[in-house]
Amino acid sequence: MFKELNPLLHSELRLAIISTLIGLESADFVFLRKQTGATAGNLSVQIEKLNKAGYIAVEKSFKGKMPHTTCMITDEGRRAFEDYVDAIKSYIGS
Amino acid sequence: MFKELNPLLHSELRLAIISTLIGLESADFVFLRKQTGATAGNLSVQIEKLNKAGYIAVEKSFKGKMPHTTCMITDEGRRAFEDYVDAIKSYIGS
DNA sequence: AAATTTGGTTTATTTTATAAACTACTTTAT
DNA sequence: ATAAAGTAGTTTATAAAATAAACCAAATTT
Repeated sequence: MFKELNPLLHSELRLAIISTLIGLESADFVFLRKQTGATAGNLSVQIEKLNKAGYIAVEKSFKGKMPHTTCMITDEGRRAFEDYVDAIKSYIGS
Repeated sequence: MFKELNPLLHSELRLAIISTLIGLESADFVFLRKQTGATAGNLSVQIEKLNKAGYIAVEKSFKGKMPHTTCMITDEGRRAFEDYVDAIKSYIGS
């Protein structure tokens, strides 16, 4: 009847991150912050969770002397998102 | 860009409850338990939250001497659900 | 009549989300 | 040159949520 909602994706901010990344080659911390409207702390934590789960790849470098974090969705992340979309539809019936 | 997800509905169990009730005249505790697969305690708590928010109406009676809880979605609940569906679509793009 | 089941509620615990505080460095104004 | 403010984050503390476990009252089964 109702499909299970992957709790890692069933979070407003993490869903927004993945949803943003799915349409893009990659996105950096600042861009994600603007897109999602999240605070830096919250974004940092949620990026870390998605990274740990293998749903996104995170690359930390320096742009000049400033830190720079780039995120990219992985194939696993893409699959998980597709599954989530499928699951949530069992609730909203679309 | 991304619409806000009403936190009261952005909960697997509460969403399942509302989603069930939206298609029905009413449903009782036992039925909701079966549909959602939730534990009684969890269901009890989440029904109470939806009730408090005005999203569902709850009627407690006795069937013989056994307690019997009936739930019905309210107009407010219906509207909130529609808004939620609309909002979640901004993430899943359907 | 003891044990189990039914239909719940209440309370306690764990998990999660979020905010606040902090670090490290850079840029701007004085 | 130095203080103040801004950027790009991370870490830690707190609040809120979900969930499980314990419980209650009545009914049913053994």
